[in-house]
Amino acid sequence: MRQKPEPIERCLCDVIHEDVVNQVKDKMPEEETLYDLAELFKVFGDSTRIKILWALDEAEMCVCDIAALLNMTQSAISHQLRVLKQAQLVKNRKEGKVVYYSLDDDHVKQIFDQGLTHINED
Amino acid sequence: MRQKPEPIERCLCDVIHEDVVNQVKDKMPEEETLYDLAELFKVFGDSTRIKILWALDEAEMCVCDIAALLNMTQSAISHQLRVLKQAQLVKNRKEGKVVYYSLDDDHVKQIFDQGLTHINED
DNA sequence: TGAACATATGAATAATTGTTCATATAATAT
DNA sequence: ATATTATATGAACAATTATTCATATGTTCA
Repeated sequence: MRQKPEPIERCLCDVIHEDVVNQVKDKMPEEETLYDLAELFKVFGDSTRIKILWALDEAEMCVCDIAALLNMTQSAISHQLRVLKQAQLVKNRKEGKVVYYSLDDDHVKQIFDQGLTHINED
Repeated sequence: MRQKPEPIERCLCDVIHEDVVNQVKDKMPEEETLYDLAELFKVFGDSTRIKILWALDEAEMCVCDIAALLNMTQSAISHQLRVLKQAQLVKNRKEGKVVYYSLDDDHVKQIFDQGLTHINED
């Protein structure tokens, strides 16, 4: 998070396990792919956004509806909808003054379900 | 994130859409469930941890192996492994001085895949 | 045109968080 | 015992972020 890759300490394991480490290194996806993946999950990593997504999976709603539902300010919701939009998880349509938001991704529910499966384990 | 639920502004939509909002409200899962879900995704929302999980999905590795693989300090990795352990995503076994970490969850790869599917869209 | 309403947005702030540094703990070998 | 190695951990710091507040934008209606 802080800064870019840095000098490094070595230990004996690195020699002993060199083969395994190199094999894994070869199999690792692109740095950028993993970064994007983390960025996506970061969007899911906030309970306000989770609630918004969950709500929008039930029904299309306008900004102030969501604010009322979650008992939060319009501004806070609007800021979060912006984040969700940038992540292409929600889309919107304008009807007069009112902007209706809905899910823009079929996998949202599936990602939730995988998460819930983990939580509900043991 | 900051503090607890707060007073709220109302708008006309709340009256017009009252039924929809109430229906959604009834269907929403427990507050705690959604919070836990967000906490779980928060763990996935860091590229260092994503890399660690990805690596461990390929092979069991010790702390300094992971540090070497990712070109990061042992301390940074150790801190992150702690987070992953608390989320019950990894487990470890001790062999002398060396601590080997491995995945403790079958769904990690599936959660990754759902995320990747989203990223690779459009 | 002006008032009212719905939404968006920029700046400020408080809280959270990832990494570093120093050091502690634990195991092994000499 | 002592030195060495592998890992864990607490404090500190910098960076990020969610919400609030004030205000701007855009739409409708009188």
